[in-house]
This record gives sequence, structure tokens and C-alpha cells, in this order.
Amino acid sequence: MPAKKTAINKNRSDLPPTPYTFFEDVYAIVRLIPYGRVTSYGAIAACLGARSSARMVGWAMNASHTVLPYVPAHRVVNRDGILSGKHHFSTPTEMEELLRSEGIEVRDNQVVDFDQKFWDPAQEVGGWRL
DNA sequence: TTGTTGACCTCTT
DNA sequence: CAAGAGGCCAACA
Repeated sequence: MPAKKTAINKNRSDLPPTPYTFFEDVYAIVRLIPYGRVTSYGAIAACLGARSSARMVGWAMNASHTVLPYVPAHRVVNRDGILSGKHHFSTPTEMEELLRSEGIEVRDNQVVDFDQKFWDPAQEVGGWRL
């Protein structure tokens, strides 16, 4: 069935109408990001079949700190490879430090070689849950 | 309850 | 090609 692009968790007939479904889907995908790789909000949203809801992905990440198991939110950047969410970590440099510790170069709040480090969820997940 | 605000993206002038 | 506007939906005031 062709999923509409509006009301993400409302057209998920296979799941209860819990408003948190979208968030958990986001967390699930973020946790799948391999070590040393990064992805973008839009890619995650597109993988979930709602490319226009990329903004909600950001909201999901906002709450990701309170969620277990651990969500590697530092591996999610915006489409330009910019660390747009570094301010929401406990320290402004934590995101950059984490990425560096995984071998990702960061320069001027931007991921170096973003194209090479980019990990497309749709490629790995394929038709997961769709 | 209505209104504003987001760690964004895409389409349209 | 650059700049602007629209859109998505949950949280918060």
C-alpha cells in the first residue's frame, strides 16, 4: 500500500496509534549507523517514507538523550554534513570529540569527506518496515 | 486551547 | 543560480 507522506504514524496500520512510533523508528535507524559513519536527518526521514518530516527527526534526536539503549546522535548531521546539533549535547564539543574518536574528521563544524562517510539508511535497511 | 518553535528538506520564484 | 516559502508534527508556553 502506498504510504502517504503525511501523518507518519497514522498510516501505520500495522502498529498501534502510539504517537511515539516515529521517534522509535528514528532511534532504531540511528542505532544501525555503523561505527565511523554518519547520515543525515533527511535520509532517515526518507527511509521512513516521510521525506518532508525531516524536522521531526531532529525533534526525535532532541529526546534521544533520555532514551535507552544509547542512541549515537552524534552520527546524525544535516545534509551539508554540518554538526547542527552540537549545541544540544552536554558540552558543545562533545559531538565533535565523539566523531573524531571514530575517525571522522571535523573541521569548522563540518564533516570532512562527508560523501565518503555518509551512510544511507535506505541502502542498508532496504524495505525495512515499509 | 491556540500559537510558536524547532538538531531540516524540497520545491518554487 | 540564489533566495524565499512551504511543509511536516510533537512539545511547550
